Amino acid sequence: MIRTVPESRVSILGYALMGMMHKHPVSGYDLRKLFTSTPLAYFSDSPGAIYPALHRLEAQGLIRGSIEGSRLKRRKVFRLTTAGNIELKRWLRLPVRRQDVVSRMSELTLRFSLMDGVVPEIVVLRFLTALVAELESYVSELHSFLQFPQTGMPLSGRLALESGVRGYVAQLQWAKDALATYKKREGRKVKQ
Amino acid sequence: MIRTVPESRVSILGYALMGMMHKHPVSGYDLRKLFTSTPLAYFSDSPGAIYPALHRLEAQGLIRGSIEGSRLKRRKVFRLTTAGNIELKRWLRLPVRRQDVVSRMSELTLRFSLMDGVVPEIVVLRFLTALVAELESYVSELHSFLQFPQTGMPLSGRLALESGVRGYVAQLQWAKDALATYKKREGRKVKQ
DNA sequence: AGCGCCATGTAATGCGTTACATGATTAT
DNA sequence: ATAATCATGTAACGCATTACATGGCGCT
Repeated sequence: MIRTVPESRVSILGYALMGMMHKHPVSGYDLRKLFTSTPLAYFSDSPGAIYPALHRLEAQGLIRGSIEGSRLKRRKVFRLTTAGNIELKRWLRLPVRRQDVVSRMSELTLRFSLMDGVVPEIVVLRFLTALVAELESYVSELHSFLQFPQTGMPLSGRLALESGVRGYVAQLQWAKDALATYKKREGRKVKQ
Repeated sequence: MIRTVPESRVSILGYALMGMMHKHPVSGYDLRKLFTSTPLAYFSDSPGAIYPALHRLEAQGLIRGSIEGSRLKRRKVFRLTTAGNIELKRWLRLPVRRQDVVSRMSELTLRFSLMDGVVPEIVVLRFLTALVAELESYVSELHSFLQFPQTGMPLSGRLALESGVRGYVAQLQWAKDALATYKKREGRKVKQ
């Protein structure tokens, strides 16, 4: 009956919130609006998700909220603490593993989207390079899986599988292009 | 303090399990293996997810389990009840709405993958046609969102957004091809 | 005699969803 | 004046995750 210590993890939503307050302090309402207005809205904009998440992060000492505005019409803006800054960077620099590509691709995309200006460009380049490698290997595995005659598999099932493969192929092509874009930017910087 | 009646919903995992036992009765272990071995494994293969889900479905009267095997080394196989069959078909025939495309695309793919042999082909064709229409409209909205200069948006954020758009473009192309495949099959059937 | 697989479960925990509530401010 | 928006919250609920546990079977 020995149970491991919870060690207070941060949820994906938590990291998303932390990433969004890295440059400027933001309120819960600001964050909700960002989730509704941008199409990257993979997160819910419901207050029942965001406010508790902010309170959890504050209780963990990763962010700190301060009330702004004239006592009524209060607005609580949050900013990262030093510990929060360290934790955000640690998460952004985590290696890209095969299993992340297979079942947590959206988390990888989120991590990438928050990197700019938070970690040095070399880290972004390393991330994209590893992502391309893992995606290439996984796509080739999926292709060989599709190769087999798939006896007994219904047409719609086979097609759905193909849909997944195409999604990964698109991600791979995107990652290659993104890598090229970043390398071009690096080049420009060196010249300056 | 009036709270709406829970009306006992079925989770996505529940529908996936029901879809997988439509043709043949299966055990919980069979289902776990399917999740580990096929790359459509968007679901967890953990027993803590599957067995409780099966028990919930049974409690709702949608599936029925019967013990097979010589009293030890028991194996409990589940099959759909009449109510379960109706509920599965009802779910499969649900309309394709814009908001499903935006934030529940994986559920749509799951529904499609389970359709073959469960609902008539005309329903599959209608599903794909609606999916193509919704995806086309959403992709064009995303493109116009990307058009704007996006002042202040960091490079990685912009690129991540593009990654999402590319994913949707790939899904759209896939849906068109799948539609063509199904129409071809229809054609062959008529000729026979 | 021990390892790995077959097969089914349970308990604690965390967190997202849905649905409520409250009060201020701005627009019509 | 009243509707919409700003702004922040809480409570019930369901379900996935993680980490346990149990026992049989087959191979070496």
